Amino acid sequence: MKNQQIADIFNEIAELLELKNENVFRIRAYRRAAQNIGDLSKDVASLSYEELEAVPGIGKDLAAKVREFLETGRIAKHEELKAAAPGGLLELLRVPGLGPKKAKLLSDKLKVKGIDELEAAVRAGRLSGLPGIQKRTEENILKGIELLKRGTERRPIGRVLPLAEEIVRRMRSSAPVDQIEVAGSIRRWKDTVKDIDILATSRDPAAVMAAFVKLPQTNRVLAHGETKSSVITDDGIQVDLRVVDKDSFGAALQYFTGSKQHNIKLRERAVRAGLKINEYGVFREPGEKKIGGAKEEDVYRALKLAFIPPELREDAGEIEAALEGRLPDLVTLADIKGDLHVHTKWSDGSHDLDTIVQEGRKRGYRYIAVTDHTKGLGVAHGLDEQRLREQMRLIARANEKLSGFTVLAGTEVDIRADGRLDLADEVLAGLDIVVASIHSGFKQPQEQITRRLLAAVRNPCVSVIAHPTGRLLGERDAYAVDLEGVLKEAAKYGVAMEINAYPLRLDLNDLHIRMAKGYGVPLVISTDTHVANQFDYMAYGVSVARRGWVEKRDVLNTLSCEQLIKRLKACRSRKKREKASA
DNA sequence: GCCGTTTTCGGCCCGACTGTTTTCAGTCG
Repeated sequence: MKNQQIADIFNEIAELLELKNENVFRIRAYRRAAQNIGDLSKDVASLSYEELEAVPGIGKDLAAKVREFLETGRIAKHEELKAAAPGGLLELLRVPGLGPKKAKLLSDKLKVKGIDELEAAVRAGRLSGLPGIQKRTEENILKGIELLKRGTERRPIGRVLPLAEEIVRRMRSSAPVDQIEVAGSIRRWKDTVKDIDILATSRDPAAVMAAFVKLPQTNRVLAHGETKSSVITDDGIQVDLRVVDKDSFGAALQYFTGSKQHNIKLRERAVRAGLKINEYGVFREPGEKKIGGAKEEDVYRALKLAFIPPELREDAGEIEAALEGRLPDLVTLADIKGDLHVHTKWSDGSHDLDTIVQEGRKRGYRYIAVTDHTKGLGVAHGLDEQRLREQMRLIARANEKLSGFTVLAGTEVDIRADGRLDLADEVLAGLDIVVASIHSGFKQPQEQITRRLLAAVRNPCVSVIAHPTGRLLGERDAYAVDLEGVLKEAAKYGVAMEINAYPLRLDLNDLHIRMAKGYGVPLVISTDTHVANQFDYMAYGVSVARRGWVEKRDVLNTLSCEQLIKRLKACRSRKKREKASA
């Protein structure tokens, strides 16, 4: 998919136009288009011209530019702008605190090409005498460069959410806060996040600000105002805290949860309806009479919209859906009846079957599937046919003693480099559930990986494809795969795609999930638990599913055990019939 | 550059903090 490449180019065009001091609305148009193309749940190349122009923020001109890129691999306007900009100027924009105006000034007057030269120029005192630049600005540029070098990339939500919760706990105990909540992209459960946004109410905002900048995690204070402060933690993560009045909390929570695009669209609607929305509330003009703000619901109600859950707020059609009363009834953690991807000591898990059962019951589940690795994964003590049969007997005995809870006999069978499965069909056929996944050959060309996954989908015993793209956030990119092709085939046979809830996987991701749902592919949400506490990762999986507009009925492990088994059997017989008739 | 239950032209979300300024531009979210 070329979506992200095109989005990146549009964003760069926006930056280049900004440096030329172009019309800000034109710049915004490029940014908006970039966002919407990046978030598209379909390959832009597969869209007709009409469909392309129907994408919000894409008109005739930008549709033509998308086409141009798809046909030639470049956009002339982009090349032109790049050629006209002084070398290294774009790089300067990456320094936090350095915007287009100052970057342009530094590039023009000092001819610095890139960040290293800028740093040298500051240290050599070459900035003194430039208009609007004093000692403080020089210091801030150096700090910004240091921040940039330390890395400001997005981090997996699983690495940041625990820190956010810890900060909230500390603020509760050490400052006079009343309400306090994490907002921003964490509240929307984006799979990666850049910073932590926290919102609070208090009768003494100054005391809250003071306590915040003195948190033990604080490494540097970026801003310390009366109601808003920002710090960088020892881990290099920026945390913003904002304090508002109690009767503005809802409006502020809505505002700081974002996304930016979602909010812009809401405010545009507000303006058309004679309203004004800001972080303090909803106001009716003229006279600015406040008509709401204490609750987040106030904002949506004022705009005559159904309440939109945070996970959907990406300006990806949710506002239109809310208008037309067709918002999805999103799946919740409470809907999940069992976990269908769990490892035990038999392969590389940490616990025996009894412990796993206890932990599953503790979470209110009605069933779990034991899906240990297969022999091809030697490092994981994968099971061969004989050990798997042994484990199946153990599970059968365990089930005899259990009531109201079922252990499904399963496996996470390895899809080998040549596309064959790691265990014979005769053995697989005796299992309740067969989860297939790729653990090797990540660098293979797209055709080969796609062929492997298609073979697994078509195998009469396979019911689920686990972590279908193989990505590990911050560590390994998804392998090259024609996911759309795999999804279509999965839909044909009723094979489920897994939403792997392990926080570094979240695979399928939100966009893939929405695509899968579009094709009618059944989904399962599973944790891939190796250690008992990892059962709790289900919350991440459910949240990414919600970001993919998933409803309870789309998810197989919301079914009762009996219904689930029926569905799994139906999938198998459909494939067998197909095979027999072929 | 996009877009329309006021509009095919004339709008386009809104506010906090900082630093360099004496009332505001730049940056950020």
